[in-house]
Amino acid sequence: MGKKTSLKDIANKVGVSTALVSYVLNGLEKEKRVGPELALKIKEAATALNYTPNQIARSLRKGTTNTIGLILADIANPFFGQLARIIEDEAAKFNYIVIYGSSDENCLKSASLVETFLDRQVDGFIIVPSEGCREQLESLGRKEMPLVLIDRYLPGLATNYVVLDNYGAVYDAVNHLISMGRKNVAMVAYKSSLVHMEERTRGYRQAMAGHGLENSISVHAVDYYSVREEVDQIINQIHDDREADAVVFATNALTISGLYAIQKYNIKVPEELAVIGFDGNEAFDFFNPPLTYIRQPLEEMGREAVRVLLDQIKGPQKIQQMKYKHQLIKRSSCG
Amino acid sequence: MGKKTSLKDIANKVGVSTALVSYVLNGLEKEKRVGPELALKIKEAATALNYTPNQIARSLRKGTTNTIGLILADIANPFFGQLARIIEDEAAKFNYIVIYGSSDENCLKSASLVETFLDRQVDGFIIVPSEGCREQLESLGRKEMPLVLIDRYLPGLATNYVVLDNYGAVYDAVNHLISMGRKNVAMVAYKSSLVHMEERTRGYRQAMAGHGLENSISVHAVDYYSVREEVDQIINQIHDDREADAVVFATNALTISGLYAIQKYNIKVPEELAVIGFDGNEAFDFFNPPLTYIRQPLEEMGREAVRVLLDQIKGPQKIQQMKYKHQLIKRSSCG
DNA sequence: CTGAAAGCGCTTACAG
DNA sequence: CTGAAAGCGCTTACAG
Repeated sequence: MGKKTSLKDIANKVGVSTALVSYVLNGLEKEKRVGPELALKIKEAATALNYTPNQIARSLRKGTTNTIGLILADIANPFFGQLARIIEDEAAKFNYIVIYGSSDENCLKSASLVETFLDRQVDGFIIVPSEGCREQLESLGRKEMPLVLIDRYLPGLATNYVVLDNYGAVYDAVNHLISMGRKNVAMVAYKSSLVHMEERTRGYRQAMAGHGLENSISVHAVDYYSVREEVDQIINQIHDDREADAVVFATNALTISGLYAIQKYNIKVPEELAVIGFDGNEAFDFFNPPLTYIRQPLEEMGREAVRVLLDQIKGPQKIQQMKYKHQLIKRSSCG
Repeated sequence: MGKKTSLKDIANKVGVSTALVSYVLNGLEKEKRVGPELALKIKEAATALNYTPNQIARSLRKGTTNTIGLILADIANPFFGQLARIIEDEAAKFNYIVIYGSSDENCLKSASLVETFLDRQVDGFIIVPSEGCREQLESLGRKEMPLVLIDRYLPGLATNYVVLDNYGAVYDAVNHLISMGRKNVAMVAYKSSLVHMEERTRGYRQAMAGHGLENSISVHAVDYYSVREEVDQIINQIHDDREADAVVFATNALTISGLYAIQKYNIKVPEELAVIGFDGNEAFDFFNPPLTYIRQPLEEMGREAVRVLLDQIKGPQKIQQMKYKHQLIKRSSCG
C-alpha cells in the first residue's frame, strides 16, 4: 500500500521533533511560538511528502472520533434516506462523519448496533428508537453518551429529541376530513406502544370525539412485519362493509401499502373513500387522485438533531426537546 | 463518561500481563497454550468488568479498520438508499461497518469524500463514480487501495466493477416498444460521458437502427442539475410536435421527472405516448397506467460488490468485472 | 522558541 | 506455559 507518510517522516526530513510538526500542522505555531522560517519549512515538507493525518491515531490519542452513530429503521425507506442525507450534510459542515445502521424496528438489532458503534468510539448517537429499547437508551444515558432521538421519543426518558407534534398533525388531518363531510373516518396504524404512534391515534380519537363521532372511532393496528398483507385485508374489509368513508394512515409505509390495496380493489378515491397519507412521497403525486398528506419539516428536523447533538458533545448541556409543526398538504383525495 | 474498562484493567485485576488477556479474549488460548484455569479467570473478569474492546486502538495497531467507504450519488435517492441497505447488511455479516457520503455526481465532492475516508483508514471503497473522476480512481489504484465501482465503470480503468448490461437493457426495451408498433421512439438521458449513459443510448440507437428507424433516432440529453425543468420542456415539446409516440428514460430520476411532465400536460399513456422507465419505484406502480420498466438485480449486485471488495481486501486478487442482466417488467404503459 | 517523553489501548514478535 | 517490551501515529503536559 506504499505506506502513508507520517509525522515522523516530516520530522526526519526537516530535522525536528514530531511535536513541532504537530504544532505547526495544527496551526499552533503562534501559540507555541515556533519560528516562522521553521514553520514554513515544515509546511513545505508536509505538502512535498503529501502528508495527511491518520485520523485513527489522532482519535486514539484525543479520545474523540468526530463520528456520529446513526441508527434508523431502514435506510432503504426514502423517509429515512432523506433524513440520513440531511444529517450527513449537516455533520460534514462540522467535520463529522456518520456511520449508519438499520434496526428494522427490532430492539435487539438496535442494541447490537449501539454496541458496535460504542466500540468504534462514536462521539454521539442519533437514534430512531425501536419499541422496547428503553433500557438500551438509559444505559447510554448512564454512560453520559451524547444522544438525540429523532422521529420518536420515550416519554419520561430524560434525553434530547426532535420530533413532530404528532398529536396535532393527525388531529388536524382528521378535522379536515370531517370538514369535508366525512363521518366514518378510520385510522390505520402500527401495533406499537411507541409514543409517536400513540400520539397519532390520540389525535385521531380526539378529533373524532370533538365532533361527537366517538361511535365511529376505529383504529386498525397492523404488525410491522406483515404490513402489506394486513393492510390489504383491512382496506378490503373497510370497502366491502362500507365501514368507513375516509381513512388516515399513520406512516409513510402504511400509506403506500394502503394505496396498493386501494388500487387492487379498485376503490374510487375520494368518492368511496377519502384518504390522507403521512410524509411526502413521489408515489403520492402519481396516485389518482394526488394524495392529501401530512408533511414533516424533515430538513429542519434533521439539521436540528445534528445541532443539538454537537451541542451535547461540546459539553454537558441542558436537555433539549423539540416538537415541530406539520403541514397539511391538501390535494384532491379528500373530496 | 465513566471510562470504559480496558485490557489493562482486566490484567490488573487478574494479575497477569495485558498480552495474556489479549490472547485469551481473541481466542488464541490454545495456540498460545494458556492454562485453562487462567483463561477462565480472565474471561470471567472480562465479563465482570463489562469489557468490550476499543476498536480504534485495535485499528491503529492492526492497520485495518473493518470499515468500508461507500460513495454514491445521493443516499436520499431510493435507488441508492436500497443499495446502501444491501451493502450494509452484507458487510455486517463479515463484521464490517460502512461510512457513506453523497457526491451529487460532483467530482470534487467525490474527491473530498475519498480524502476524508482515506484519512479515516477505511479498508476499501465501493464507489458510484462521478463524471470526470478518472484520475481520482487511478490514484486509489496506485495506492493499491481495494476498490469496486458499482452502477458504472470507467472503460480502460483496470479495476473491479459490478454493473448492469446497460446496452442490452435498453436494446431490449426499445425492441419491445417497436414490437408494440411504435416507430418514433425518443430517449431521454443525462448529458454525461460516463459509460453507463453511453451504453444506454447505444442500446437505443442500435435497436432503432436494427429496424431501419435511423431517421427517428432522437436522444434528448439533460443536465443533472436542472433535470426537472429540462425534462418538462422536452416532454412538452415531444407532445406538441407529435415528435414521438414512445419514450424511454435512462434513469430512475429521469423517469420520475418525465412522469411529472406527462401528468402535467395530460398526455395519454400509452395512446399518445408509450413509456418505459428505469429501475423500480413505487411511483411507477401508481402511475396510470402502471409503468413498464427496466429492473436491475440490485440485491445481487450489492452483495456481489461487497463480496468482491472483501476478496480484494484479503489480498491482491485478480480484477473482477461483472455485468448483470436486466429484467424488463412489462405492464401497460407500452400499449 | 524547541524537544524529549509519556501515553491513548491495543497486538504480536520475541525471549524465557 | 507466561510476560516484558515495542510499536501503531498521533497530541500534549512538561521541562529547559
